[in-house]
Amino acid sequence: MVMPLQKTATDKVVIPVTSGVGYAQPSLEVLSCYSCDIKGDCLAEQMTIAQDHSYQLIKNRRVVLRGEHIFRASDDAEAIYVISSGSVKSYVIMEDGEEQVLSFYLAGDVFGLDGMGADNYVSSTVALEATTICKIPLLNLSERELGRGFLSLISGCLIRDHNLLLMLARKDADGRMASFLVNISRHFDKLGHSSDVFELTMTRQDIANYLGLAIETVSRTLRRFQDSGILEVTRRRIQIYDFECLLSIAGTQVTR
Amino acid sequence: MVMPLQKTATDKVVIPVTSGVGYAQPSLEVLSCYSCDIKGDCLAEQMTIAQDHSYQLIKNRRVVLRGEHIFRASDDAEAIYVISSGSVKSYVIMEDGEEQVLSFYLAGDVFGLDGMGADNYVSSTVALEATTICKIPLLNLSERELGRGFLSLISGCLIRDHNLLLMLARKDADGRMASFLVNISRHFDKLGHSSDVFELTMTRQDIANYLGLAIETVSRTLRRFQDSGILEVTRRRIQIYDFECLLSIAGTQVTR
DNA sequence: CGATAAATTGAGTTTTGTCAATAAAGGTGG
DNA sequence: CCACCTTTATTGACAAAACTCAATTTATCG
Repeated sequence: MVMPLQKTATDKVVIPVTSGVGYAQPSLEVLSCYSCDIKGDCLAEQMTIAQDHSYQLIKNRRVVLRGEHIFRASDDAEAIYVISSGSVKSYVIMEDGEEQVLSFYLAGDVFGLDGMGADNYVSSTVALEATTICKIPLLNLSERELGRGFLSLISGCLIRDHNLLLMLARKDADGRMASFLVNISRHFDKLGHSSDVFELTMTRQDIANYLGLAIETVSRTLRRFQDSGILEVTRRRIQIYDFECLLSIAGTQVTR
Repeated sequence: MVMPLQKTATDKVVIPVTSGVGYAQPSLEVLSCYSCDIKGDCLAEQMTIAQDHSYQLIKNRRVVLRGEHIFRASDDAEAIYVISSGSVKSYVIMEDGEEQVLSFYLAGDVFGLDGMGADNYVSSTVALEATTICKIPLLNLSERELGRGFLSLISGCLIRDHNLLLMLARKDADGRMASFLVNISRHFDKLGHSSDVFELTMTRQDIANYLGLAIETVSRTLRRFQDSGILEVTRRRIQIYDFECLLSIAGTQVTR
């Protein structure tokens, strides 16, 4: 069950009662920067000072229990988080219902950046043990001159990388090749160019390296696609006949 | 050969003479936003407006030829770039001398973000064809209140993701498992905890999913490490005996 | 037009995944 | 506190996917 931070609590954060745990209930005093695992090198602290010249941050600390979510994909992206102690994992659920772990975060790590500049997160994060987190509201960031544009640019880069991770971790040669072609095709489409006929600018070696495959596998996979009538390949020139089929081979993508 | 932008050119950018190419030499007029592939949705434009309320950006346009580098790892990270037309690849060179492609960027894409907030880039980028790029100086960003801290946080996240990509694209089960353990161990070390004895907080299933392996392969790999005397594993408890060996199995990491 | 680089194709091997069975740990309720 | 059940982890046998090595063809560039 999600436990959202109280919107009204700008000065105080209500710490959820953690019934069934043998430890003493942590007080607000305990949840100050002094009890933090990250001594001296806390980015959250730096950012907060930079923004407000105050330590308002420490009022946004909170304990989450094992299995509890910090946020879920599609939640309003109102903050990024720093881990004070404990650990969390971030993941996405793909259309086949399967989960893909994107990262594990430990004390000192910052997470939730993929929601910056956008309305909601694309990944979910859940605590792997009793974990203390610091919330850094995004309002302070996005309302500055730097603007949402830059933040959404960055989160876009992160999402792009996450797509790549997803591809390399879960897809076979066919899926990787199809994803690669779909992405390029879509990109050209967005630019107003032809999305079914285009020239690749990179060598097979580069493609293979990028996709984590052997160069021979790239060749063979393209050949098989051609034999199936999905596309035609003449050296670097690609002519796509069945984009839908390519899409289904490619499988899930992380999108906003 | 690297062709750095003239440091003195704040108002004009000297476009390198591209000998040996049959095309007419592009003039500064041609290199305005009006000739750009990305109509209406240019992040560089947005950022420049947000920063200076002017279109100074268009003076930082430049053509790079196929095979020419925009920047190399360890170059001073003084800017990020937007592609106006053409394509580039970004890559890192690993300690074995092998290249790992991290990404291909097409018109409209932004690259070079892994250098933000730090002194130099960690990846290199090279043009795959004749390509026009817009340079966005980082001075404007890093000298604002938001500060270097935030920028280096972001580039750190990107580098982290690139390490993961590198792992999934090039490493076998042993390499992935070793990398995973090395990272966790180093993290604990940084926090002042024990780096050779620790408790994993995630399930084998999560580890397998994250590393793009089957859960059985994770089990077997840990067992083999134990049989080799590298470590001892008791359920989630890890005791590392030979960190150096683990490091050599893990192979290259992208670091700052 | 020759030399070099890029790409294709085939044969055999290795790695990793899948299926299935078993063991151990942790949590729940009597 | 113990027995039971569920979850998590280990281990073996076999199959499939992808890699390596090697040979050949096709482009590209000077």
